[in-house]
Amino acid sequence: MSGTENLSPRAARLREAGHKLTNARLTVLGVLEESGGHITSSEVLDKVEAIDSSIGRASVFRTLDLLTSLSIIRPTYLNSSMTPTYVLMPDGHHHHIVCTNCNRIIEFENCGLGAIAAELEERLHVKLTGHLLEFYGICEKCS
Amino acid sequence: MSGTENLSPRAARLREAGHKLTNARLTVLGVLEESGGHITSSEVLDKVEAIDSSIGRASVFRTLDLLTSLSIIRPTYLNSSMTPTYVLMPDGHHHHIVCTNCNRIIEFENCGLGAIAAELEERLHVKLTGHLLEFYGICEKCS
DNA sequence: TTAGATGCAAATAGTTTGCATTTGT
DNA sequence: ACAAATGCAAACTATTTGCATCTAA
Repeated sequence: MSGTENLSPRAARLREAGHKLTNARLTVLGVLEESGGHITSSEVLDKVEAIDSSIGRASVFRTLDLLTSLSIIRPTYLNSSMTPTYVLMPDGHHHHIVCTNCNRIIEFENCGLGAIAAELEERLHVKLTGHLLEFYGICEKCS
Repeated sequence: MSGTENLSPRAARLREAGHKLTNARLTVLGVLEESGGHITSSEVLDKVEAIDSSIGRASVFRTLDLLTSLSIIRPTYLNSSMTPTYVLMPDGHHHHIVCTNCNRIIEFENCGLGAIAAELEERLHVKLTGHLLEFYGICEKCS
């Protein structure tokens, strides 16, 4: 391979942070990006296996950890339990509503948290890179 | 035991939701309440074991699931990985900042999400019972 | 009294490790 | 060239299950 061409923005971030763009990493990233924003670790494992069965489980987990440390994805508990669901953080943030009865996820845009983030950065001397906002409640069908 | 006296508000919610107030449940609840708001499942397991070793692991997990379904607590990924950290949702909500470098947690009050919640309830026909807001970034010491 | 909850111990599932080998840059 | 990353398979850890027994209401 030659240069810097054709990199997805997330792949570019990986490289900029000093990590190699390996086949395992790019495959995991591709699976995440095609997921629509919510995918469990075992779904990632299955899809990666289907695409290239030579990629080992350990590398998938290592990649998920790496992407998490870069705030490209974030693990959260959405289904029953045990396995994390990874959420893509497209512009550094993600929001949804979880029905605590049927586990349905309702996405929404626009959380209006920019002002709060700015205030926290100044008051607490932190540099914020993203956020995840989850509301819990009962969806229309369950009420 | 006789009646309805001396129940913590959370225990009362359990009973109101139609669940029995058993020794295992009250012990787990006590451990959570003494935790200061953040505690991993294995810490809960250890503390419950120390208080009453006759309580089985399975009941601890069953209680954590039950409390989660009632939005009394919420599992989230805060440390390295694998084990969830349960967060108490005192007034139905909880907020913090996670340093993505050192994993330090910085708590803050006041998220100003009441208005957003009300708007979502009306627009999406849901009944919201709580929320969790996590910011990710770099803390003062790590920058 | 009795549906609901428990404790046990075994089974399952999910994740991590160590290390020799391979690969991006 | 060489530090970084990989794949493997075994080890580990965390959680769940089935069921006979117990208990809160």
